[in-house]
Amino acid sequence: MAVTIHNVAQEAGVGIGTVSRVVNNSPDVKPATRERVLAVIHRLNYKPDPIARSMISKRTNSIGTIVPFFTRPSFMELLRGVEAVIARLERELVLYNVETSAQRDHFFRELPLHRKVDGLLIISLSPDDAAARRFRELGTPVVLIDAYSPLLTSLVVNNVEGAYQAVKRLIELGHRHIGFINGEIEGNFKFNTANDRLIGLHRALGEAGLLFEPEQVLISEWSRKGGKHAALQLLTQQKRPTAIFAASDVQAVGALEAARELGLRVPEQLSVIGFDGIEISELLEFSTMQQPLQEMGELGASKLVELIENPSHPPELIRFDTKLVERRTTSPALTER
Amino acid sequence: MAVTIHNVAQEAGVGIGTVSRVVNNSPDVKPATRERVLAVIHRLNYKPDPIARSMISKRTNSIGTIVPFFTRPSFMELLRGVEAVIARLERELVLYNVETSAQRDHFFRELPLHRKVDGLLIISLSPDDAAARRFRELGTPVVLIDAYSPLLTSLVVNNVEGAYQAVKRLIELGHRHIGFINGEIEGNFKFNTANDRLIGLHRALGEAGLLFEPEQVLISEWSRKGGKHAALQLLTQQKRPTAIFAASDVQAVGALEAARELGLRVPEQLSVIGFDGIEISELLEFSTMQQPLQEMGELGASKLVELIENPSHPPELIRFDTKLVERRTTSPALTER
DNA sequence: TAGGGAAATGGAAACGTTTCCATATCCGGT
DNA sequence: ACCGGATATGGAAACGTTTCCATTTCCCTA
Repeated sequence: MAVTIHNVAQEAGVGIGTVSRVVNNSPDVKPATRERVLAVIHRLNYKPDPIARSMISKRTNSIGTIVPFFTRPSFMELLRGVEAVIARLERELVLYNVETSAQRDHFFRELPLHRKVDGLLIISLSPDDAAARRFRELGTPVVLIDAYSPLLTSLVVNNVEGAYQAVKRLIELGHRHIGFINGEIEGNFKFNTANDRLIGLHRALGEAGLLFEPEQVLISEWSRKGGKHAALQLLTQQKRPTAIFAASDVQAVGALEAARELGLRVPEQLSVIGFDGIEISELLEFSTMQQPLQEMGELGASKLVELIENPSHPPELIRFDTKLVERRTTSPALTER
Repeated sequence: MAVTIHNVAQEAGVGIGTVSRVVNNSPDVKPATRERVLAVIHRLNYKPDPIARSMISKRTNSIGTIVPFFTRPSFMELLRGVEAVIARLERELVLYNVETSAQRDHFFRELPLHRKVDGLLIISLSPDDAAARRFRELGTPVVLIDAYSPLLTSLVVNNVEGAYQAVKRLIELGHRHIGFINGEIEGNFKFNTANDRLIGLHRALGEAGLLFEPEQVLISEWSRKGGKHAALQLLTQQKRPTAIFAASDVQAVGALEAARELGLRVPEQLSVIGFDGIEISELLEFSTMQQPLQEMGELGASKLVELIENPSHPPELIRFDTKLVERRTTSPALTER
């Protein structure tokens, strides 16, 4: 039905080898011949079958991206960067959404054997050592974004420092009781991220000589609802915090909602800082610790393509810094209430 | 390197045909043999190579999704539905993002020949008749979401009715000067959508015996910035509207921003209704004409898979209704100002 | 004009499946 | 015990490329 390399060869009066060489821009085909073949290719509208090509070359020109809950805004920002690079490099983006750790394990296990993608971009999911080793053994190029493994190229944000800076700023503003809404671990999905942000909090507190108050730290879903729920709890306990630092912007949105519901004025009675710097922080004009999400997506995709071209490249660890963006939800603490 | 069907056949002491039959659950293989083969498959951890399979079967188990500006929130909602169905049906999602009409044409032209996906889900992009005919001729299953072609299965939202209802509601509330921020056409991307919403406006106005005021209708980018810009213009002209209907929620957000900037109180001095019903409308608590986005994504994906299984199925046209969700940005017009 | 090395070309083999036809095996009925 | 139809099985051919080796053609030099 469709036109194949044989049709072209016959029509042009050459062998299939020559057609293949023309298609692949091999230098050793005589210009005259090339012309002739190209003319036929054009006339017959011949397109080499990518599947047959993959059969031999073991290359699919596709990049697999494994992402948990891919509709979350911060992942979207990342994906935007990823997509831009992949499209520019004329590759295809195959999306694998993960909602459970069983799914994650399934993808980690099967995708490298599948050969349907040339490499894997893994977002916010840290493979354990066994899994990481397996990727290497099977020769699957992998890049981690917002996740870390010593065996794989990893792009991480300095979460400890980010959290530290955020809390430090709140302390500078005079806040002494700071609530922290952390994200939950979700079957180990976000373990490092959540943990690092907690460490940053500790550090800032310690440095300022403040006591760590366990009752001011709550863990919630990485969602608006989760954030709201946690904030409600934080804000109704007897020692009410004057500031809340949330581990993600969506949680910060929930905190803002909780404040409004309780009739607390922001920032007069409550300061709020989020984490991520997604678009909604701009809309709602709340302060946040911004991550260079799009940039991370872009670099991750680039690094992966490099790795596909040159699989022996050793793993790298690339760190990104966050930046505090202060908007309308942070102000000095009331002297005393 | 990797284990092939031949290895399994040899190891199990059967022919490759038998292994293939076992793998494909063919009924005519003796239970005892099946057991033996399965044991070997398991022991060698044999996985049939999907590419070699595609080579023969012409099936890839992948669904291509063409979507413009895929990070826009309303498309994300759609994609969430699409992804859920595709994952459930154990297929893969390949994403093609479109930013220019040249890209769109490229995908429309090349993807059906490519054979890398079994079918195409096209979002918010209406192929013209020539393109649609071509899909049919080449036998590419296609489903359109939020787009329409008489030749292809199309899932559309009743935009005329939705806009009509929104405007009608504003009129009921006493508004007599209603600004309309429509989306631009973007190289014909959204032609029907934008146009239909304008028609709905006309109808509501006409039915109420109100004059259509061209200076109250502005076209802007489908973005917050675009909406803000347009709203600023509408709200600073001499005959200031008392209500604004925006063709999308992101534009409505921009309008809300503009109002705040101008010191206009919402809803007291200005009512606002958006269109889409994305999450942000809930956060910002503004009224909107809600589309069943996720549901549309789900049904679209299901329909496409059906079509892939049964390519001769004739095109269908499926309509979805919108629903007005009133929140805190709509109120009766001031009697007179 | 002949010779020889380089350049260009042809096409078989290989990639790992599925399909399908030919062959072998089974089993119930006589 | 034998026959015959049904049931199982083996493996060649085919899918559309790329690769690579053998062969042909070209062109320069002596």
